[in-house]
Amino acid sequence: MKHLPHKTIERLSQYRRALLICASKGKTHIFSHEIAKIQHITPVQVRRDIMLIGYTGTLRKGYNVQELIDLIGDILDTHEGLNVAVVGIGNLGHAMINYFNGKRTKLSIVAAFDSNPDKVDRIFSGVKCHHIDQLPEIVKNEKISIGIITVPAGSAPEVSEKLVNAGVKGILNYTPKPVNVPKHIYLEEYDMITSLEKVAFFVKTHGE
Amino acid sequence: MKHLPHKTIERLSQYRRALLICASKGKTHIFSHEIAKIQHITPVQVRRDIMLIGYTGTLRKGYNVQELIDLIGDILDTHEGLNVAVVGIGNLGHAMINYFNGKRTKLSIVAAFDSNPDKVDRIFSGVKCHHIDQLPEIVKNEKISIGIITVPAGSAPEVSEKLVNAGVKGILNYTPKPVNVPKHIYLEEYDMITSLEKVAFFVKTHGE
DNA sequence: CATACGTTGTTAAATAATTAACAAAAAATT
DNA sequence: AATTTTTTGTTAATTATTTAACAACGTATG
Ligand SMILES: NC(=O)c1ccc[n+]([C@@H]2O[C@H](COP(=O)([O-])OP(=O)(O)OC[C@H]3O[C@@H](n4cnc5c(N)ncnc54)[C@H](O)[C@@H]3O)[C@@H](O)[C@H]2O)c1
Ligand SMILES: NC(=O)c1ccc[n+]([C@@H]2O[C@H](COP(=O)([O-])OP(=O)(O)OC[C@H]3O[C@@H](n4cnc5c(N)ncnc54)[C@H](O)[C@@H]3O)[C@@H](O)[C@H]2O)c1
Repeated sequence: MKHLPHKTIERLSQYRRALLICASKGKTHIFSHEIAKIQHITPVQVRRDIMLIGYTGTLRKGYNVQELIDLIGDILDTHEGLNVAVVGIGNLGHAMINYFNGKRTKLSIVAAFDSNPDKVDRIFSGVKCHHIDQLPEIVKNEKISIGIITVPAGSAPEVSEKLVNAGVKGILNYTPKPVNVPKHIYLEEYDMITSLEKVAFFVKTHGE
Repeated sequence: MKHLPHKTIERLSQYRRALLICASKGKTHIFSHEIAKIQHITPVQVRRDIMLIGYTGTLRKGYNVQELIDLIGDILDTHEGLNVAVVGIGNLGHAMINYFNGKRTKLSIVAAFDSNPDKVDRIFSGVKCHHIDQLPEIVKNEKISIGIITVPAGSAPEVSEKLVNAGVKGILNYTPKPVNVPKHIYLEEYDMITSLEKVAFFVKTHGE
């Protein structure tokens, strides 16, 4: 298994999410068409993705749920796990921490940062918030390799730079301001307004 | 101009976001490579997208910022605008309303819904929260055509169904639970954990 | 005035992703 | 025991998206 398509990586994450629910319900095997139904995609695509990761199901019984979960874990997770920091504990940052907490064993939000003294030293859904000036030190000590940016858009570039300088390897930017990072840093950006405008466009054109 | 690629639609939304900032700074013209720089893409892609929407810049001066904003508006927006509702006013729902408020003239969040009596009848960042049972009536009266789902995952299918029955044409689901909608409804789903796991995967593999 | 430069617009090529097609095989059915 | 059914695994075809190539053409420069 060499180069998994980006889209396959995304879907593996989604498959696992669905599979974990199946497993918790006591389901031991699952067919490609069942996974496909849940994810609104075709069974072929599911089979192809699973082929790409080198797993083999049993004919007429489908895939073993737990084995597939474990194998996806081998691909997506690192053995020791990765640590994550959230910078900017406003509405969105707080929502993120609260949502993520305990959802994955191999990815943990271990620190939060904010510049507002009212936020500093408080605990948000189990995660301590530190002053932004302590970021370099804590990122290093806690071996944090991923940063999530949820500060106001104007502060995004400066926060991004701080994260990069502190040694983070990946950034997830939820600010509407695109940030620049050296190319050895993996950057993912998401803006809700783009999604909403996309929905609006298709709503508009579908009616035409 | 017939079928714009989905990816082009997304980028048009992003271009406009960047262009609006340029315009507010008094910049009247912009080159494809400047837009490209901001969005971390290639100038060719920018030119190609702009070609697809039928706009023409001036050689050596680039594109007229305001004209381009207006044209993107013609494509993405409807003349009368579209109304949006948010269902589930917890951390994320509240953050959404707060963020979106006033960002676009042609898309407005006009109503919020929740099942919790503590939330009902309160105003969140200028948007009134109604009881979920009033959804059908309000969606109809307010001509709401897009619904954003930010309830707990377990309630997503039921909320989705309610939105569809009420006549909504597009849904943006922020729940990790994929929902099923009839195919004439446009559905967009987003989960932060998938994004984070994708970043983690590339952080992991880059180091190998 | 001529030449070099920078930028657009567009077609063609390359790459990425999805979908179709179908052989293989195990289980179920006759 | 033979046949049908069902489902996987895989290759091939198709479609979507990005990237490259380059002509056209103003503008600037010598
Ligand atoms: N709320 C949403 O749904 C939503 C959606 C998409 C994007 N966004 C974006 O996410 C960002 C955060 O949104 P929000 O609603 O949580 O905003 P917010 O104002 O509630 O929170 C921002 C937080 O960042 C802190 N902060 C400011 N400057 C900082 C700095 N330099 N270093 C560290 N911390 C700093 C503030 O003290 C505050 O706590 C914004 O850029 C917004 O555009 C929000
Ligand atoms: N918080 C995040 O960053 C984040 C990120 C991605 C996804 N999500 C998802 O978004 C959803 C909301 O997250 P949250 O942190 O805001 O949760 P939350 O518990 O803070 O808010 C949920 C809200 O929905 C309301 N609600 C519950 N059932 C309802 C129903 N049937 N009809 C109407 N309202 C109902 C609740 O009263 C509550 O106000 C969850 O599914 C979560 O998994 C959250």
